[in-house]
Amino acid sequence: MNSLTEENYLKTLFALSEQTGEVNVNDLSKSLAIKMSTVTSMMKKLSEKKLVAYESYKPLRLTEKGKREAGIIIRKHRLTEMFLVKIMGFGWEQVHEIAEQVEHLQSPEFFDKVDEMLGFPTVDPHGSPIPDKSGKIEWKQYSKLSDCVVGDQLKLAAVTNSSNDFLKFLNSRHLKLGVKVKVKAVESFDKSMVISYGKNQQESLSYTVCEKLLGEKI
Amino acid sequence: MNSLTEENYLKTLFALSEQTGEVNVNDLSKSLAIKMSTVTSMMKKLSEKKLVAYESYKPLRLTEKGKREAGIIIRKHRLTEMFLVKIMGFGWEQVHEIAEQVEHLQSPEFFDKVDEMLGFPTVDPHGSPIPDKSGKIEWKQYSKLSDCVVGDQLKLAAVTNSSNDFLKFLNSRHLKLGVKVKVKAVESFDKSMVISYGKNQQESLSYTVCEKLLGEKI
DNA sequence: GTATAATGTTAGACTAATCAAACAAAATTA
DNA sequence: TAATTTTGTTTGATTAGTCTAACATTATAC
Repeated sequence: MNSLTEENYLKTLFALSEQTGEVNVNDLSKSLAIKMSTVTSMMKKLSEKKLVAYESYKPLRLTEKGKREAGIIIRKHRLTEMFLVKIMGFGWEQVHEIAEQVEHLQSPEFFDKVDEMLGFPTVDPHGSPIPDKSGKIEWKQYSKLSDCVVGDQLKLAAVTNSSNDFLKFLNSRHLKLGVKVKVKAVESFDKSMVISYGKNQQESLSYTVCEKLLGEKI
Repeated sequence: MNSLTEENYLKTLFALSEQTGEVNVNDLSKSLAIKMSTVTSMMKKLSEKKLVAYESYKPLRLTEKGKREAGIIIRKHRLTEMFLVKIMGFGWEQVHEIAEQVEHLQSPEFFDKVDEMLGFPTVDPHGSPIPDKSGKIEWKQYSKLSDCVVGDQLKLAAVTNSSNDFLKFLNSRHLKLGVKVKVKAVESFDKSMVISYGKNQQESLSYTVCEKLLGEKI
Protein backbone atom coordinates (compact mmCIF):
# COMPACT_ATOMS: atom_id res chain seq x y z
CA MET A 1 0.00 0.00 0.00
CA ASN A 2 1.28 3.46 -0.89
CA SER A 3 1.00 6.42 1.44
CA LEU A 4 -1.08 9.43 0.53
CA THR A 5 2.14 11.28 -0.21
CA GLU A 6 3.38 8.56 -2.51
CA GLU A 7 0.02 8.55 -4.28
CA ASN A 8 0.37 12.25 -4.97
CA TYR A 9 3.83 11.81 -6.44
CA LEU A 10 2.59 8.97 -8.66
CA LYS A 11 -0.42 10.86 -9.86
CA THR A 12 1.53 14.00 -10.67
CA LEU A 13 4.25 12.02 -12.37
CA PHE A 14 1.60 10.36 -14.48
CA ALA A 15 -0.02 13.65 -15.44
CA LEU A 16 3.29 15.28 -16.34
CA SER A 17 4.46 12.34 -18.40
CA GLU A 18 1.24 12.16 -20.39
CA GLN A 19 2.93 14.32 -23.00
CA THR A 20 6.48 13.05 -23.34
CA GLY A 21 6.69 9.94 -21.16
CA GLU A 22 9.62 11.54 -19.34
CA VAL A 23 9.67 14.10 -16.54
CA ASN A 24 12.44 16.15 -14.94
CA VAL A 25 12.94 16.28 -11.20
CA ASN A 26 12.59 20.02 -11.51
CA ASP A 27 9.17 19.83 -13.22
CA LEU A 28 7.86 17.39 -10.66
CA SER A 29 9.23 19.57 -7.89
CA LYS A 30 7.45 22.64 -9.24
CA SER A 31 4.22 20.82 -9.88
CA LEU A 32 4.07 19.42 -6.35
CA ALA A 33 5.50 22.56 -4.75
CA ILE A 34 8.07 20.40 -3.00
CA LYS A 35 11.80 21.05 -3.02
CA MET A 36 13.95 19.12 -5.49
CA SER A 37 15.98 17.48 -2.76
CA THR A 38 12.83 15.96 -1.32
CA VAL A 39 11.69 14.83 -4.73
CA THR A 40 15.02 13.10 -5.32
CA SER A 41 14.74 11.11 -2.12
CA MET A 42 11.15 10.16 -2.83
CA MET A 43 12.19 8.99 -6.30
CA LYS A 44 14.69 6.66 -4.71
CA LYS A 45 11.98 5.30 -2.49
CA LEU A 46 9.53 4.80 -5.35
CA SER A 47 12.35 3.23 -7.30
CA GLU A 48 12.83 0.71 -4.47
CA LYS A 49 9.14 -0.06 -4.78
CA LYS A 50 9.55 -0.55 -8.54
CA LEU A 51 7.10 2.24 -9.31
CA VAL A 52 9.60 4.61 -10.91
CA ALA A 53 12.66 3.91 -13.06
CA TYR A 54 15.20 6.21 -11.48
CA GLU A 55 18.83 6.87 -12.37
CA SER A 56 20.81 9.87 -11.15
CA TYR A 57 20.63 12.86 -13.47
CA LYS A 58 18.34 11.00 -15.86
CA PRO A 59 14.72 11.94 -16.57
CA LEU A 60 12.09 10.14 -14.49
CA ARG A 61 9.87 7.45 -15.93
CA LEU A 62 7.03 5.49 -14.34
CA THR A 63 7.38 1.73 -14.61
CA GLU A 64 4.41 -0.27 -15.91
CA LYS A 65 3.51 -0.96 -12.29
CA GLY A 66 3.78 2.75 -11.52
CA LYS A 67 1.55 3.63 -14.44
CA ARG A 68 -1.02 1.11 -13.34
CA GLU A 69 -1.13 2.40 -9.78
CA ALA A 70 -1.23 6.01 -10.90
CA GLY A 71 -3.99 5.15 -13.37
CA ILE A 72 -6.11 3.71 -10.59
CA ILE A 73 -5.78 6.90 -8.56
CA ILE A 74 -6.71 8.98 -11.58
CA ARG A 75 -9.66 6.67 -12.20
CA LYS A 76 -10.89 7.37 -8.69
CA HIS A 77 -10.38 11.09 -9.18
CA ARG A 78 -12.32 11.24 -12.43
CA LEU A 79 -15.13 8.95 -11.34
CA THR A 80 -15.51 11.17 -8.30
CA GLU A 81 -15.69 14.33 -10.40
CA MET A 82 -18.35 12.77 -12.58
CA PHE A 83 -20.31 11.69 -9.51
CA LEU A 84 -20.11 15.15 -8.00
CA VAL A 85 -21.46 16.71 -11.18
CA LYS A 86 -24.02 14.14 -12.32
CA ILE A 87 -25.35 12.79 -9.05
CA MET A 88 -24.72 15.59 -6.59
CA GLY A 89 -25.28 18.59 -8.83
CA PHE A 90 -21.97 20.42 -8.43
CA GLY A 91 -20.65 22.64 -11.22
CA TRP A 92 -17.66 21.36 -13.20
CA GLU A 93 -15.58 24.16 -11.73
CA GLN A 94 -16.22 23.01 -8.16
CA VAL A 95 -15.26 19.37 -8.29
CA HIS A 96 -11.50 19.23 -8.70
CA GLU A 97 -10.60 20.16 -5.13
CA ILE A 98 -13.05 17.70 -3.62
CA ALA A 99 -11.93 14.90 -5.93
CA GLU A 100 -8.30 15.58 -4.90
CA GLN A 101 -9.30 14.31 -1.49
CA VAL A 102 -11.77 11.59 -2.39
CA GLU A 103 -9.31 9.94 -4.80
CA HIS A 104 -7.33 8.64 -1.82
CA LEU A 105 -10.19 6.67 -0.27
CA GLN A 106 -9.41 2.99 0.03
CA SER A 107 -12.67 1.29 -0.82
CA PRO A 108 -13.06 -0.53 -4.12
CA GLU A 109 -16.74 -1.12 -3.28
CA PHE A 110 -17.32 2.61 -3.01
CA PHE A 111 -15.85 3.38 -6.42
CA ASP A 112 -17.56 0.38 -8.01
CA LYS A 113 -20.85 1.76 -6.77
CA VAL A 114 -20.01 5.22 -8.08
CA ASP A 115 -19.09 3.72 -11.45
CA GLU A 116 -22.33 1.77 -11.57
CA MET A 117 -24.51 4.72 -10.56
CA LEU A 118 -22.96 6.71 -13.40
CA GLY A 119 -23.51 3.94 -15.94
CA PHE A 120 -19.77 3.23 -16.36
CA PRO A 121 -18.68 6.54 -17.87
CA THR A 122 -15.56 6.81 -20.04
CA VAL A 123 -14.84 10.50 -19.59
CA ASP A 124 -14.99 12.93 -16.68
CA PRO A 125 -16.79 16.32 -16.65
CA HIS A 126 -13.75 17.98 -18.24
CA GLY A 127 -13.59 15.49 -21.10
CA SER A 128 -10.61 13.57 -19.74
CA PRO A 129 -10.76 9.81 -20.19
CA ILE A 130 -11.38 7.61 -17.15
CA PRO A 131 -8.83 4.79 -16.82
CA ASP A 132 -10.29 1.29 -16.60
CA LYS A 133 -10.15 -0.78 -13.41
CA SER A 134 -6.64 -1.99 -14.22
CA GLY A 135 -5.46 1.63 -14.50
CA LYS A 136 -5.18 1.64 -18.28
CA ILE A 137 -6.10 4.86 -20.02
CA GLU A 138 -7.21 5.47 -23.59
CA TRP A 139 -6.67 8.97 -24.97
CA LYS A 140 -8.82 10.27 -27.81
CA GLN A 141 -7.03 12.34 -30.43
CA TYR A 142 -8.37 15.84 -30.11
CA SER A 143 -7.26 19.07 -31.77
CA LYS A 144 -6.31 22.13 -29.78
CA LEU A 145 -8.35 25.21 -30.59
CA SER A 146 -5.04 27.09 -30.69
CA ASP A 147 -3.94 24.91 -33.63
CA CYS A 148 -7.00 25.83 -35.71
CA VAL A 149 -7.03 28.38 -38.50
CA VAL A 150 -9.66 30.86 -39.63
CA GLY A 151 -12.73 29.03 -40.87
CA ASP A 152 -12.14 25.86 -38.85
CA GLN A 153 -14.97 24.51 -36.77
CA LEU A 154 -14.37 22.62 -33.53
CA LYS A 155 -16.77 20.72 -31.29
CA LEU A 156 -15.40 21.19 -27.78
CA ALA A 157 -14.72 17.86 -26.09
CA ALA A 158 -12.22 18.48 -23.31
CA VAL A 159 -10.28 21.07 -21.32
CA THR A 160 -6.70 20.51 -20.22
CA ASN A 161 -7.04 22.54 -17.04
CA SER A 162 -9.63 21.91 -14.35
CA SER A 163 -8.96 24.87 -12.09
CA ASN A 164 -11.86 26.73 -10.61
CA ASP A 165 -10.69 30.02 -12.15
CA PHE A 166 -10.35 28.74 -15.68
CA LEU A 167 -13.69 26.93 -15.64
CA LYS A 168 -15.45 29.94 -14.15
CA PHE A 169 -14.05 31.96 -17.02
CA LEU A 170 -15.49 29.47 -19.50
CA ASN A 171 -18.81 29.48 -17.65
CA SER A 172 -18.98 33.26 -17.91
CA ARG A 173 -18.60 32.94 -21.71
CA HIS A 174 -21.08 30.03 -21.88
CA LEU A 175 -18.35 27.81 -23.22
CA LYS A 176 -18.98 24.19 -22.28
CA LEU A 177 -18.26 20.77 -23.71
CA GLY A 178 -20.30 19.99 -26.80
CA VAL A 179 -20.41 23.59 -28.02
CA LYS A 180 -19.41 24.06 -31.66
CA VAL A 181 -17.10 27.02 -32.15
CA LYS A 182 -15.93 28.59 -35.40
CA VAL A 183 -12.68 30.47 -35.78
CA LYS A 184 -13.40 33.94 -37.15
CA ALA A 185 -9.97 35.52 -36.82
CA VAL A 186 -6.49 34.91 -35.41
CA GLU A 187 -4.35 37.83 -34.27
CA SER A 188 -0.81 37.22 -35.44
CA PHE A 189 0.92 39.28 -32.71
CA ASP A 190 -0.48 37.41 -29.69
CA LYS A 191 -2.18 34.41 -31.31
CA SER A 192 -5.47 35.35 -29.67
CA MET A 193 -8.60 34.24 -31.50
CA VAL A 194 -12.05 35.55 -32.23
CA ILE A 195 -14.57 32.73 -32.27
CA SER A 196 -18.30 32.48 -32.76
CA TYR A 197 -20.68 29.91 -31.33
CA GLY A 198 -24.17 29.37 -29.98
CA LYS A 199 -26.76 31.94 -30.93
CA ASN A 200 -24.71 34.81 -32.29
CA GLN A 201 -22.22 34.72 -29.47
CA GLN A 202 -18.77 35.99 -30.34
CA GLU A 203 -15.74 36.15 -28.08
CA SER A 204 -12.08 36.95 -28.21
CA LEU A 205 -9.90 34.38 -26.44
CA SER A 206 -6.22 34.59 -25.51
CA TYR A 207 -3.76 31.98 -26.72
CA THR A 208 -3.47 30.74 -23.13
CA VAL A 209 -7.15 29.90 -23.18
CA CYS A 210 -7.27 28.46 -26.73
CA GLU A 211 -4.40 26.15 -25.94
CA LYS A 212 -6.45 24.55 -23.16
CA LEU A 213 -9.53 23.84 -25.29
CA LEU A 214 -9.67 20.54 -27.16
CA GLY A 215 -12.23 19.20 -29.58
CA GLU A 216 -13.02 17.41 -32.81
CA LYS A 217 -12.76 19.29 -36.08
CA ILE A 218 -15.98 19.22 -38.06
CA MET B 1 -6.65 23.02 11.35
CA ASN B 2 -6.24 19.63 13.03
CA SER B 3 -4.35 16.76 11.47
CA LEU B 4 -6.07 13.53 10.56
CA THR B 5 -4.44 11.95 13.60
CA GLU B 6 -5.68 14.67 15.90
CA GLU B 7 -9.16 14.30 14.44
CA ASN B 8 -9.12 10.61 15.30
CA TYR B 9 -8.13 11.31 18.88
CA LEU B 10 -10.87 13.92 19.22
CA LYS B 11 -13.52 11.72 17.74
CA THR B 12 -12.63 8.74 19.88
CA LEU B 13 -12.41 10.89 22.98
CA PHE B 14 -15.86 12.21 22.21
CA ALA B 15 -17.32 8.76 21.69
CA LEU B 16 -15.79 7.38 24.89
CA SER B 17 -16.91 10.32 26.96
CA GLU B 18 -20.48 10.14 25.72
CA GLN B 19 -21.27 8.06 28.80
CA THR B 20 -19.39 9.62 31.68
CA GLY B 21 -17.84 12.79 30.32
CA GLU B 22 -14.46 11.53 31.49
CA VAL B 23 -12.05 9.11 29.86
CA ASN B 24 -8.90 7.36 31.05
CA VAL B 25 -5.69 7.45 29.09
CA ASN B 26 -5.82 3.67 29.16
CA ASP B 27 -9.29 3.50 27.59
CA LEU B 28 -8.36 5.91 24.86
CA SER B 29 -5.16 3.99 24.26
CA LYS B 30 -7.05 0.72 23.85
CA SER B 31 -9.74 2.22 21.71
CA LEU B 32 -7.24 3.77 19.30
CA ALA B 33 -4.82 0.82 19.50
CA ILE B 34 -2.05 3.29 20.30
CA LYS B 35 0.32 2.98 23.24
CA MET B 36 -0.40 4.97 26.37
CA SER B 37 2.83 6.90 26.16
CA THR B 38 1.85 8.17 22.74
CA VAL B 39 -1.60 9.07 23.97
CA THR B 40 -0.11 11.06 26.83
CA SER B 41 1.99 13.15 24.50
CA MET B 42 -0.90 13.74 22.15
CA MET B 43 -3.02 14.84 25.10
CA LYS B 44 -0.41 17.46 25.91
CA LYS B 45 -0.54 18.66 22.36
CA LEU B 46 -4.34 18.82 22.28
CA SER B 47 -4.19 20.57 25.61
CA GLU B 48 -1.92 23.23 24.07
CA LYS B 49 -4.56 23.65 21.39
CA LYS B 50 -7.25 24.02 24.09
CA LEU B 51 -9.13 21.00 22.81
CA VAL B 52 -8.58 18.80 25.85
CA ALA B 53 -8.37 19.68 29.54
CA TYR B 54 -5.35 17.69 30.59
CA GLU B 55 -3.71 17.32 33.96
CA SER B 56 -1.25 14.58 34.87
CA TYR B 57 -2.87 11.48 36.32
CA LYS B 58 -6.34 13.01 35.99
CA PRO B 59 -9.07 11.70 33.69
CA LEU B 60 -9.29 13.37 30.28
CA ARG B 61 -12.04 15.79 29.37
CA LEU B 62 -12.76 17.54 26.11
CA THR B 63 -13.07 21.31 26.39
CA GLU B 64 -16.11 22.98 24.84
CA LYS B 65 -13.97 23.74 21.83
CA GLY B 66 -12.86 20.12 21.68
CA LYS B 67 -16.44 18.90 21.87
CA ARG B 68 -17.44 21.23 19.09
CA GLU B 69 -14.67 20.09 16.79
CA ALA B 70 -15.24 16.43 17.59
CA GLY B 71 -18.95 16.94 17.00
CA ILE B 72 -18.30 18.26 13.53
CA ILE B 73 -16.24 15.22 12.62
CA ILE B 74 -18.97 12.94 13.93
CA ARG B 75 -21.51 14.94 11.97
CA LYS B 76 -19.53 14.29 8.81
CA HIS B 77 -19.25 10.61 9.68
CA ARG B 78 -22.94 10.15 10.29
CA LEU B 79 -24.10 12.20 7.32
CA THR B 80 -21.80 10.08 5.19
CA GLU B 81 -23.25 6.85 6.55
CA MET B 82 -26.73 8.06 5.80
CA PHE B 83 -25.72 9.08 2.30
CA LEU B 84 -24.10 5.71 1.63
CA VAL B 85 -27.26 3.91 2.71
CA LYS B 86 -29.99 6.16 1.35
CA ILE B 87 -28.45 7.53 -1.83
CA MET B 88 -25.90 4.92 -2.79
CA GLY B 89 -27.70 1.78 -1.65
CA PHE B 90 -25.14 0.29 0.72
CA GLY B 91 -26.24 -1.91 3.61
CA TRP B 92 -26.01 -0.43 7.13
CA GLU B 93 -23.30 -2.99 7.90
CA GLN B 94 -21.05 -1.76 5.08
CA VAL B 95 -20.89 1.94 5.75
CA HIS B 96 -18.83 2.41 8.88
CA GLU B 97 -15.42 1.73 7.32
CA ILE B 98 -16.06 4.01 4.37
CA ALA B 99 -17.36 6.80 6.59
CA GLU B 100 -14.22 6.50 8.75
CA GLN B 101 -12.34 7.82 5.75
CA VAL B 102 -14.86 10.26 4.30
CA GLU B 103 -15.31 12.02 7.66
CA HIS B 104 -11.88 13.62 7.21
CA LEU B 105 -12.69 15.39 3.95
CA GLN B 106 -12.29 19.14 4.20
CA SER B 107 -15.16 20.50 2.17
CA PRO B 108 -18.13 22.12 3.88
CA GLU B 109 -19.86 22.41 0.48
CA PHE B 110 -19.68 18.66 0.04
CA PHE B 111 -21.28 17.89 3.38
CA ASP B 112 -23.87 20.63 2.94
CA LYS B 113 -24.88 19.00 -0.31
CA VAL B 114 -25.03 15.58 1.32
CA ASP B 115 -27.17 17.02 4.11
CA GLU B 116 -29.50 18.66 1.61
CA MET B 117 -29.84 15.56 -0.57
CA LEU B 118 -30.84 13.60 2.51
CA GLY B 119 -33.39 16.19 3.61
CA PHE B 120 -31.43 17.25 6.71
CA PRO B 121 -31.60 13.99 8.65
CA THR B 122 -31.27 13.93 12.44
CA VAL B 123 -30.12 10.34 12.87
CA ASP B 124 -27.77 8.02 11.01
CA PRO B 125 -28.57 4.50 9.78
CA HIS B 126 -27.71 3.07 13.19
CA GLY B 127 -30.02 5.44 15.02
CA SER B 128 -27.27 7.70 16.36
CA PRO B 129 -28.06 11.39 16.36
CA ILE B 130 -26.32 13.64 13.84
CA PRO B 131 -24.71 16.70 15.47
CA ASP B 132 -25.78 20.05 14.05
CA LYS B 133 -23.43 22.25 12.02
CA SER B 134 -21.96 23.74 15.17
CA GLY B 135 -21.09 20.24 16.41
CA LYS B 136 -23.81 20.11 19.04
CA ILE B 137 -25.45 16.76 19.62
CA GLU B 138 -28.84 15.93 21.06
CA TRP B 139 -29.25 12.46 22.53
CA LYS B 140 -32.68 10.89 22.74
CA GLN B 141 -33.39 8.89 25.88
CA TYR B 142 -33.69 5.30 24.80
CA SER B 143 -33.96 2.13 26.88
CA LYS B 144 -31.57 -0.75 26.48
CA LEU B 145 -33.21 -4.03 25.58
CA SER B 146 -31.03 -5.60 28.27
CA ASP B 147 -32.79 -3.44 30.90
CA CYS B 148 -36.24 -4.71 29.92
CA VAL B 149 -38.19 -7.36 31.79
CA VAL B 150 -40.51 -10.09 30.62
CA GLY B 151 -43.56 -8.60 28.95
CA ASP B 152 -41.89 -5.32 27.96
CA GLN B 153 -42.21 -4.16 24.37
CA LEU B 154 -39.50 -2.11 22.71
CA LYS B 155 -39.46 -0.39 19.34
CA LEU B 156 -35.82 -0.59 18.17
CA ALA B 157 -34.40 2.82 17.45
CA ALA B 158 -30.62 2.56 17.62
CA VAL B 159 -27.66 0.23 17.97
CA THR B 160 -24.60 1.16 20.00
CA ASN B 161 -22.17 -0.76 17.82
CA SER B 162 -21.78 -0.29 14.07
CA SER B 163 -19.35 -3.07 13.29
CA ASN B 164 -19.90 -5.15 10.21
CA ASP B 165 -20.06 -8.36 12.23
CA PHE B 166 -22.68 -7.19 14.68
CA LEU B 167 -24.91 -5.70 12.00
CA LYS B 168 -24.63 -8.80 9.85
CA PHE B 169 -25.77 -10.78 12.86
CA LEU B 170 -28.81 -8.52 13.21
CA ASN B 171 -29.49 -8.77 9.47
CA SER B 172 -29.47 -12.55 9.70
CA ARG B 173 -32.17 -12.35 12.40
CA HIS B 174 -34.14 -9.70 10.48
CA LEU B 175 -33.61 -7.27 13.31
CA LYS B 176 -33.61 -3.72 12.05
CA LEU B 177 -34.55 -0.29 13.35
CA GLY B 178 -38.30 0.19 13.70
CA VAL B 179 -38.99 -3.44 14.59
CA LYS B 180 -41.11 -3.97 17.70
CA VAL B 181 -39.78 -6.69 19.93
CA LYS B 182 -41.41 -8.29 22.97
CA VAL B 183 -39.49 -9.86 25.81
CA LYS B 184 -40.70 -13.45 26.30
CA ALA B 185 -38.12 -14.67 28.79
CA VAL B 186 -34.92 -13.68 30.54
CA GLU B 187 -32.44 -16.35 31.62
CA SER B 188 -31.17 -15.45 35.05
CA PHE B 189 -27.80 -17.26 34.76
CA ASP B 190 -26.47 -15.42 31.68
CA LYS B 191 -29.06 -12.66 31.23
CA SER B 192 -29.80 -13.84 27.69
CA MET B 193 -33.30 -13.08 26.41
CA VAL B 194 -35.92 -14.73 24.28
CA ILE B 195 -37.79 -12.16 22.22
CA SER B 196 -40.54 -12.27 19.64
CA TYR B 197 -41.17 -9.86 16.79
CA GLY B 198 -42.41 -9.60 13.23
CA LYS B 199 -44.57 -12.44 11.99
CA ASN B 200 -44.05 -15.16 14.56
CA GLN B 201 -40.29 -14.75 14.67
CA GLN B 202 -38.69 -15.73 17.94
CA GLU B 203 -35.00 -15.49 18.82
CA SER B 204 -32.71 -15.97 21.76
CA LEU B 205 -30.20 -13.13 22.18
CA SER B 206 -27.15 -12.99 24.42
CA TYR B 207 -26.74 -10.20 26.96
CA THR B 208 -23.89 -8.81 24.84
CA VAL B 209 -26.35 -8.30 22.01
CA CYS B 210 -29.27 -7.03 24.12
CA GLU B 211 -27.04 -4.44 25.69
CA LYS B 212 -26.34 -2.93 22.26
CA LEU B 213 -29.98 -2.60 21.23
CA LEU B 214 -31.81 0.61 22.14
CA GLY B 215 -35.40 1.61 21.65
CA GLU B 216 -38.54 3.20 23.01
CA LYS B 217 -40.74 1.26 25.39
CA ILE B 218 -44.32 0.95 24.15
C1' DG C 1 -1.63 -0.28 55.80
C1' DT C 2 1.74 -2.41 53.04
C1' DA C 3 2.43 -5.10 48.86
C1' DT C 4 1.03 -5.73 44.36
C1' DA C 5 -1.24 -4.52 40.25
C1' DA C 6 -2.89 -1.23 37.17
C1' DT C 7 -2.45 3.04 35.19
C1' DG C 8 0.15 7.03 33.66
C1' DT C 9 4.53 9.68 32.48
C1' DT C 10 9.22 10.49 30.88
C1' DA C 11 13.16 9.67 28.13
C1' DG C 12 15.25 8.10 24.16
C1' DA C 13 14.97 6.06 19.60
C1' DC C 14 12.82 5.43 15.00
C1' DT C 15 10.39 6.47 10.43
C1' DA C 16 8.24 9.41 6.95
C1' DA C 17 8.29 13.64 4.90
C1' DT C 18 10.00 17.83 4.65
C1' DC C 19 13.64 21.87 4.16
C1' DA C 20 18.17 24.51 3.62
C1' DA C 21 22.77 24.57 2.43
C1' DA C 22 26.63 22.66 0.25
C1' DC C 23 28.14 20.26 -3.50
C1' DA C 24 28.06 18.00 -8.37
C1' DA C 25 26.68 17.43 -13.07
C1' DA C 26 24.67 19.04 -17.26
C1' DA C 27 23.19 22.59 -20.21
C1' DT C 28 23.69 27.16 -21.97
C1' DT C 29 26.06 31.24 -23.17
C1' DA C 30 29.57 33.93 -24.51
C1' DT D 1 36.12 25.76 -24.55
C1' DA D 2 35.67 28.27 -20.51
C1' DA D 3 32.36 30.62 -17.60
C1' DT D 4 27.90 30.76 -15.95
C1' DT D 5 23.38 29.13 -15.12
C1' DT D 6 20.30 25.51 -14.40
C1' DT D 7 19.35 21.20 -12.77
C1' DG D 8 20.10 17.43 -9.64
C1' DT D 9 22.16 15.19 -5.35
C1' DT D 10 23.91 14.72 -0.66
C1' DT D 11 24.05 15.85 3.99
C1' DG D 12 22.25 17.30 8.16
C1' DA D 13 18.39 19.28 10.64
C1' DT D 14 13.32 19.46 11.80
C1' DT D 15 8.51 17.93 12.85
C1' DA D 16 4.71 14.63 13.59
C1' DG D 17 3.59 10.45 15.21
C1' DT D 18 4.89 6.31 16.84
C1' DC D 19 7.35 2.71 19.96
C1' DT D 20 9.99 0.51 24.07
C1' DA D 21 11.84 0.66 28.49
C1' DA D 22 12.33 2.75 32.76
C1' DC D 23 10.19 5.15 36.21
C1' DA D 24 6.15 7.31 38.99
C1' DT D 25 1.59 7.47 40.80
C1' DT D 26 -2.82 5.63 41.99
C1' DA D 27 -5.83 1.85 42.93
C1' DT D 28 -6.67 -2.83 44.69
C1' DA D 29 -6.01 -6.76 47.44
C1' DC D 30 -4.69 -9.07 51.26
